[in-house]
Amino acid sequence: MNYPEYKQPLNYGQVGTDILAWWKQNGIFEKSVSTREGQPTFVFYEGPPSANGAPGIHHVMARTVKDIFCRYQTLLGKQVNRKGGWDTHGLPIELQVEKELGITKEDIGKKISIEDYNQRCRETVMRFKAQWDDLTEKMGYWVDLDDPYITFEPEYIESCWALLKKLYDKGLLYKGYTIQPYSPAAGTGLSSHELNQPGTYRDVKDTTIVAQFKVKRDEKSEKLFAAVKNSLPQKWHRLDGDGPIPANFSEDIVSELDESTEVFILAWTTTPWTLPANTGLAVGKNIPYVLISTFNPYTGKPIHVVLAEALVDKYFAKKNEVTSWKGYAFSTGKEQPWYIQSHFTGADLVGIRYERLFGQDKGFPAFEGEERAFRVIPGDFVTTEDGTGIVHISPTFGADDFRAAQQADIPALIVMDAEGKPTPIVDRTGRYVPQMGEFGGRWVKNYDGHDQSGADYKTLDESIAIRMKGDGTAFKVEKYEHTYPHCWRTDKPVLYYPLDSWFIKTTAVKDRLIELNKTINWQPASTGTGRFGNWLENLVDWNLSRSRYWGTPLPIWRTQDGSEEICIGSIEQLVAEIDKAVAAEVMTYNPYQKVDGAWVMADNSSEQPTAKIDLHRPYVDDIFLVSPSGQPMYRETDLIDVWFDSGAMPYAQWHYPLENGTQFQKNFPADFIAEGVDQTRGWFFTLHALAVMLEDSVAYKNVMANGLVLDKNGNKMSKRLGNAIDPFQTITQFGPDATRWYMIANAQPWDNLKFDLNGITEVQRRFFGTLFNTYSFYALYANLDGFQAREFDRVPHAELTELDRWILSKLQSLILEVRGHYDAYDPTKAARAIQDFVTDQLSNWHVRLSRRRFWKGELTQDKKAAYETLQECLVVVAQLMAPIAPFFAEWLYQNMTDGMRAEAIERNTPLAPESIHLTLLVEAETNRIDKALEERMELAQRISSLTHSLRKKSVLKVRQPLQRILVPVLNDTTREQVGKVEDLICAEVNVKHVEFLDDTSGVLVKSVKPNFKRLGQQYGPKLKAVGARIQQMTAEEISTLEKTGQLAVEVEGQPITLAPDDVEIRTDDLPGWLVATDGPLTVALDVTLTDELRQEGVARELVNRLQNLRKDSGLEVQDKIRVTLGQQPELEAAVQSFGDYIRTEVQALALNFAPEISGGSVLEFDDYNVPVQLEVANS
RNA sequence: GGGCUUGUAGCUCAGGUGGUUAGAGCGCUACACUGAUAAUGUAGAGGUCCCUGGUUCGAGUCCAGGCAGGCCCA
Repeated sequence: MNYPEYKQPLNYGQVGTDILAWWKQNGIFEKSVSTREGQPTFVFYEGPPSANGAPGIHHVMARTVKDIFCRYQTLLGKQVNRKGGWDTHGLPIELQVEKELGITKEDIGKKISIEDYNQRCRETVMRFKAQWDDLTEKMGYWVDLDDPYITFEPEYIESCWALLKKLYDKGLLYKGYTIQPYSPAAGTGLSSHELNQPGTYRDVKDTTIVAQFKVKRDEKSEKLFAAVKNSLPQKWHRLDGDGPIPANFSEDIVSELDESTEVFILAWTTTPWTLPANTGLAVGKNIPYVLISTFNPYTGKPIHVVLAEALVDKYFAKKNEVTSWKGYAFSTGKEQPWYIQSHFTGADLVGIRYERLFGQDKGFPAFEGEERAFRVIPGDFVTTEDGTGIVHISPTFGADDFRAAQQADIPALIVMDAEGKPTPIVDRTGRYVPQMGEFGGRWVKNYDGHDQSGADYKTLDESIAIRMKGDGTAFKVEKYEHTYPHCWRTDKPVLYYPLDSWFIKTTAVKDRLIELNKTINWQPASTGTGRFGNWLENLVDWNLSRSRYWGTPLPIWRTQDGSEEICIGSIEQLVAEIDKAVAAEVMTYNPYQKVDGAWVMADNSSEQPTAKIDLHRPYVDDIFLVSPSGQPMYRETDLIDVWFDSGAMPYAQWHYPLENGTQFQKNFPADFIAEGVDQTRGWFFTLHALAVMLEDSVAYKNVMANGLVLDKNGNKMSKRLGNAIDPFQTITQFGPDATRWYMIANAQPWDNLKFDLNGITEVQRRFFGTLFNTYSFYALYANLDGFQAREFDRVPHAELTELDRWILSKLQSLILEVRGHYDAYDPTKAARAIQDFVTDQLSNWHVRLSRRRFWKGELTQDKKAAYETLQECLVVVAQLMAPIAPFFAEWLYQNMTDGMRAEAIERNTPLAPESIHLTLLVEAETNRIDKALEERMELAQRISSLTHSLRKKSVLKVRQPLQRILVPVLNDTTREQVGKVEDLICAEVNVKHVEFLDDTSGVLVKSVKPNFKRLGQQYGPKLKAVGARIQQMTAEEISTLEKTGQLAVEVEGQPITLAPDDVEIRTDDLPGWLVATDGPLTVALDVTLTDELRQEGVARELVNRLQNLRKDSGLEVQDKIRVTLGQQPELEAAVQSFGDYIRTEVQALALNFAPEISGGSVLEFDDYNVPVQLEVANS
């Protein structure tokens, strides 16, 4: 037996297991790399997963995508190294450890030492590695698990240090500050995780102020002033006439309005204590604003204020709106008349300058940045939900504020403390600095627990409000209840406060980042231009600092005053610096030593140290260095962002730049990476940023950002909801191939996938089932014939039948198409194309129509050609599908080609490799593509389909032969095309002839359909009338148009001339015939039955029933039989005429009638009940 | 709140540059076909192409504004 045969159904899970074992045993993955030695490389980077949790089904998705393109490139002959990796640092691991130990960050250093804590993290982080490795293998993801990079290893950390030093030397690493949640009472920053603890957000009642910022009159702001001034004559002068003159409304006011108009911008804050730190105002560029004239409620002074139009109602009662001031008395108070002067958008306001609210003149500190500050800037966070639609910006006390200010080059209000160091106006304990004039030294909030019960007690916010009312800079002061975060430890309100951080100055290379990003092929493209591109456009410096324990330490040591510092770039350098420190007696001994060429941990004893060097905390914290001036230097206690770890993998995975320079050069940049779209601002960014800064290059040329895997209802999968899919169980049950195929074929990888196990079942049945059946069919008959395909003994292409040349033409087209899709990183379209080919073209047309060729007789050239054609299709399909379904493709390849291997190896042909994954992907032979042939086969398919439809209408079973079908043809080409596939059509629909009807027959009824596309361009608005006219065309008119090539008609009184292209002419009726149409194609069926046709029908029924009987009796395909039938005249007549046919079909040596049949079955069909006896007649 | 993305049959998805009657598979119903077939064929039922407005002779498609889901960031 040349080709293995299988019981059905095939166990796909077992195929996966078997092939996996075979791969391992024969080192196929290693060979897929080593046999490509010296070939061009395809560089792939593995985005390191974290093994502190069990892998989920979405990991199968992401890794399938990665695997597909690596395997594909291998098939193209490239060498694809895939070094695995593990991401091991970071907050999730710390949190998990804390949860398990039942401790909080507070307890670190108290209940547990940093050393023990980090040891625990180290153990935890790889806890699920075995499960990950298992899944990796079982799903068929080929990646090198034996030599992965691990981010906590000292070599890896050392590489990160070396890179940081490079950035430091380029001046791209600096210490600055960022606004973070801060608890003054606890004296510590809070992580977003701590802020998300339940109970931190509480309702509090605060004093809020709508402040007035006085606009400076200059070119920018002139439009505001102009708006006031221009309207004066109409609106603001006193109207003569009736009524007494209001007491406050005097000529003075008119003149004041005219001469010294004051325009204010209104901004609301719930934290009045930040107002003295205000340096900017933010507006929404597209938000509409208005300028309103009114009076200050506390001073009664006439003012003009700017606020968002949508919020006017909030501050100005409709009943107080006026069109003139006649009859009003003006005084202080809430009910002030008002009037809208004019309208602006935020964009009009940007750039306007205003006066500092608490200036030096009022006893507040001088401010150097005055020139650049106090401007209106755009802010994307501005809304008209509350406040005034204008946001007060204090860059030292708000994250949005800080960011917007930085982008608009607005400085923060900074003063100098007692030591001459810059500080915000609030110190770290939560009090105003002494320089703050009358408020100096006051608590921003009650952080020290002082007594607030006195009747005269005023909070700082209240004091500020009082001062502003007096200054005429408060527009509205009120208590307001809102939610505000509190420190979970001290219960005191959190401050958003500038805290020291180390930054990488990514903004310095922003343009280059953007420029190089444009050279990256993003899949989907929108992620690159949109999500990633916009992120780059709004780039801020990369905050590297993390106040944590388990991570890569920042390798910077500083003197106490920060005047001297050093950035360490290697262990070697660190050890040398420690030696200096020991010499200077800053340290007592050097804890890092080199023994036998390896770095180890040493203590101060005489014992030989053995433990591998550890660069984590707490060890590095205990290292003190000495500055050139002899001062001790202390390590900056921060760790670095874990995203730096993963972004550094192109370098650190090789321990570059400390060694392996050529290795690195060979593998940089990556040709391809893929991760979930959630990595856009994570790994995708850090890779890109580091590559641009360090190498002035992209880090990857092609990148796919895949979407999420949701449950079948579109909900996120989670263990808590119980809707998570177990990847192991899925793979065991359905096999890795169907799982992978489903994920790729069902939706584009970058769309979210609604994961439904029923979908895998369908893929299994429809695609793998059909492919398996096609193989089984081939194996069954090839084995019966003892046929073994050979590479050098094939029926020449020119001698193949239409059907064979057709499927081979389709196959070449498929190769082109699938390669194109893989090349374009579009695996979904590749999978769908393969699937359509296998089910629709190969199985359901070529094999179905070819079956008779396999059944009959000897191994003729036609039969051989049939085998060879099918064999070629199956092998090529196996190759094309191999990247997506690697196990099944291997199975199919080996079954199809193992018998050819010896000769292939001997002659070194493409089939020589033992595994499909070591082969080279076939190139399409375009000279075998015959488009005309593909077209006429489609005609055959459509005509057959129409004929089936007609049979159905006439209730004529396919087994009943019919004389002919008629096909009207309007041109010679169609006639010729259909003529060539006539035999196929006849066989498929069981008719004797296809006859053509041409125009001259005169029986065709034609109809005409307007070609709207063409007519629309030509006639535009008149199209409807023209279309209607065309649909009314008579047979004569159609004929005229066809014969003369034009037709003059009249539409709405206008003469127009129609050309043949303006319409689509087709035949859709044949009077007296049963017809069916499909677009321009029409088929008529001759339903006349002759005696002979009837007899043949009976004969075919008989064959069918006998075949069924054979099958039911469990006979093998090759068994011969003897048949005896009960006597019936009509049957005998049929057997008389078609005896040979019947005998051949059912492989009967004898077919006789007998009056009495005993012990047999009864064949039932049509009106017959035929007793039958069937015996095996084997020798 | 911002950026990106998705919305077409019960379900999963196709529908270059606008063209009038919107498709496929699955599922459902009926009938057929079958010595490879958990396959296949034919027919039927099933649609507010998320909504509103606009551009146009004509919009699932283009524009604007919404709604809903998702991701990331605040």
